[in-house]
Amino acid sequence: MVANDSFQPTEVELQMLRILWDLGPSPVRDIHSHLNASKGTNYSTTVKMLSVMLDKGLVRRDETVSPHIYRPAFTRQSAGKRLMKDLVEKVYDGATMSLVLHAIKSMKASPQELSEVRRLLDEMEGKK
Amino acid sequence: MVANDSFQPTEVELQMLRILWDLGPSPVRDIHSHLNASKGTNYSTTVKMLSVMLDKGLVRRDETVSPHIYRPAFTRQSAGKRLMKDLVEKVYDGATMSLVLHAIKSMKASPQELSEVRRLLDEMEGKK
DNA sequence: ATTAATTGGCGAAAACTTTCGCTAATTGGG
DNA sequence: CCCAATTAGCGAAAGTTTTCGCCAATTAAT
Repeated sequence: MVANDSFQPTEVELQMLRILWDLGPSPVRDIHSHLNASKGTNYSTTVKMLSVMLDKGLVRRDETVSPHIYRPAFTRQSAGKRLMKDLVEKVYDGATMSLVLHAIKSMKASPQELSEVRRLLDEMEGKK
Repeated sequence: MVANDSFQPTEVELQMLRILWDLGPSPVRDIHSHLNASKGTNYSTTVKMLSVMLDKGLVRRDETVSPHIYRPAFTRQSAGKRLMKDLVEKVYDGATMSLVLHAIKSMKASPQELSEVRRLLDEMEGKK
């Protein structure tokens, strides 16, 4: 049971995290080339963002090697889960189900995907 | 098929929208008393936020009556849908299904709710 | 070694969000 | 009508996020 002050990476921070999730642990240069490609920011900006994110605990840094290597402080999954929880909280007053229904409705799921959801439902009921 | 520049109400804006969704169309005073209750802001702040939100198109205002009446520019549902889409975009690279699975896993759904999801799945397959 | 190129970081500017003081306009009661 | 109370709004302060210029440190090349 951990304290849960809502987790809020900013826009760019999230963009950066996504790059890291896609690339895996990387030096600034690589991260920058992706960020720059998508929004033309300066190298210094990328370095700074990473240092801000390091302060906030959003990324980790390995300084024993050079160039330094950055990695996300958590997985895409756990970030998604926390962000979703916040969203549900803020929009639906905590009613996760509403959200799920909307998600399902708005996606164009393949039959396999649908059956995967179904499988999960069965599993949950089984456990009950 | 409408253009979709990612929709980003800020923290307080969302809080305000939530109040409006809960209350329905309301005058500033009512909105304020709720906002103030939850975070002790000044009346002026509420008025200002609403005018900023009006500029951004997040709320509508009926000026023919007095006090003016504010209403959200869209439903809780559609906001939820857009925010979710953004989230999925930013975190999962568009893979909605991942999100749904996480949502389902992380919620403590009642049997009724689960069967509602199941019903929806059937419906979707039926339509296919 | 000395120089050139790459990498790392500070501090402050620019941009945006959130706050409120103060004033103007509107309303309701006497 | 006039006054008090409520409502609306402007403009600027305070707080955050995002940006970058400039310099220091590290690495690589001659």
